[in-house]
Formats: sequence, C-alpha cells, structure tokens
Amino acid sequence: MGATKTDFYTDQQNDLAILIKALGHPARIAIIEYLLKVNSCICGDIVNELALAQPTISQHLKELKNAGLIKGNVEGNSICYCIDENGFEKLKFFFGQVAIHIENKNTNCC
Amino acid sequence: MGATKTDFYTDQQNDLAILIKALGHPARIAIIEYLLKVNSCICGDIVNELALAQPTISQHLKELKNAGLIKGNVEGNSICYCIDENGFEKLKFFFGQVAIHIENKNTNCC
DNA sequence: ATTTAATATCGTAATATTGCAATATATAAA
DNA sequence: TTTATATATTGCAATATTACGATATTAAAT
Repeated sequence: MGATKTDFYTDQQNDLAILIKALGHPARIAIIEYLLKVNSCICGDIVNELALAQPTISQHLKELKNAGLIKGNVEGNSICYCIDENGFEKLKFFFGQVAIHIENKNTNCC
Repeated sequence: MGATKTDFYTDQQNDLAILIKALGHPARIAIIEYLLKVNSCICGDIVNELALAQPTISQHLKELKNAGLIKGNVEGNSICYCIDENGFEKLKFFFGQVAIHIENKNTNCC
C-alpha cells in the first residue's frame, strides 16, 4: 500500500505522468519561468532568485533535468542551465489531443 | 521542514503547480485519456477500466475535479464525468510561452 | 599546494500522497 | 419501506516528497 501501482498503466501513461509530475511543484514552475525570462543562467542565480537553500534548488534542478525539462552545461566551476525542448515536446501530443477534444465541444457530461 | 513553502511563490505559480500536479499521476492520466476516448462516462466505468479499488478511483476523480480538469453531473444514482475545459485552458498560456521559447531557439545554455 | 567558489550528495525530520477496507450517503428499484 | 446500486468519506498503513544542515566534489584563483 502507498506506492503508485505503475504496472497497471501503459509505459506511455507512466512516462507522461513522471514528466508532468516533475513540473508539478511551484519551485520548479518558478525555475522554468525564470529560464523562459533569462534564457540561460547558472545554478547560483536560481539560488538567489528563489527563497530556498542551495541543496534544495540543486535537488529541484536534478528532477527537472532527469525529466528532460531542462539541460545543463558545465561552464568552468559553475553549471549553466536552460530549457530542454525534449521534455516539452513529449507533452505536446497529449495536450494537443485535449485541445482537439475541447475544440470539438466534447465537454458535456451525459 | 517537509512541506512545500507556497508563500515563497506567486499565486499564479502555486495555482499552476496545483493544476499540473493533479495531472502528474498515471491513474489520473489514464482517466483523462479514457474520457478523451469515450467523451463521458460514469464513475463505475472508470472503476472497471482501471485496476484500482472504487475508493481510490473516487479519490483520483475528486482531485481532478478540484483542479478543474474534469467535471461531473449527477445522473440518477450515478455521476457522469467528462473533461472540463476550464483547467486545461489555464495550462494553455504556460505551455504556449514555452512553445514560443522553443520556436525562438532559446534552448542553448551559456 | 592551498584557498575559494559553485554545485552535488547524504542523511534525516516533517509532511504529503497513495491505496484500500470499512462505512456512510443517496438515489433507484422492488 | 426494504433492498440494491453507485459513489463518497473516514481512518490508516505504506511509501514518497520536500527541505535543509553537514559534507563531498570539482574547478578556478592565489
């Protein structure tokens, strides 16, 4: 009990859920929005931007990176992060299907 | 320690995170995908579709409903659920911003 | 080589989520 | 009114997430 029963779902459903879950935290939304604004920045900039300790930011960055939503390049002794198109492209199809569904006005219950 | 520090973020960031978090579970993805396929159905149909107990499905439906991603109509002694355009419309702007960012090729780290 | 600066990892306490059995509620059918 | 059917709520055990201090790692600067 307690753990998500991932074997009950398709790989596609599990992958999509992992990707979306990685975005489902205000700190990680804030990081993505900051990257949308500045295009790229080093980890320390995000530590200054958000009111969280450095290890906490590092953990959030790791989750976003694992999900494929951001990528990082080593630049001397710092690491430069930016948006990773890969993760967001994977979300496109799902939300596209929803958009078509809504455009077709299939949003009335029986 | 442990709880998300919601007061560090804007209301918009918190709202967006709550909405996205509600989608970040494979059972809830499966429910949305099922509704995309059948347009509308009663709770019992979802209980039959997914390998989860009825109270668990009921809990997931509640979360999706609270987030504004699905809506439900009472139909006799059953409840008919369908996609709620409201929640998904709220996601549109955020993912639209990301899409523009990607189209503009702003995905290179420093 | 030592120090400084930037980031990551470990360990852990606090909190949240997941899933379900038992039970409650509400409407329909008999 | 009793019974059946559909869904929601409660309570709880198992697990996952969040946040951070302490510490490790890595590369630049001195």
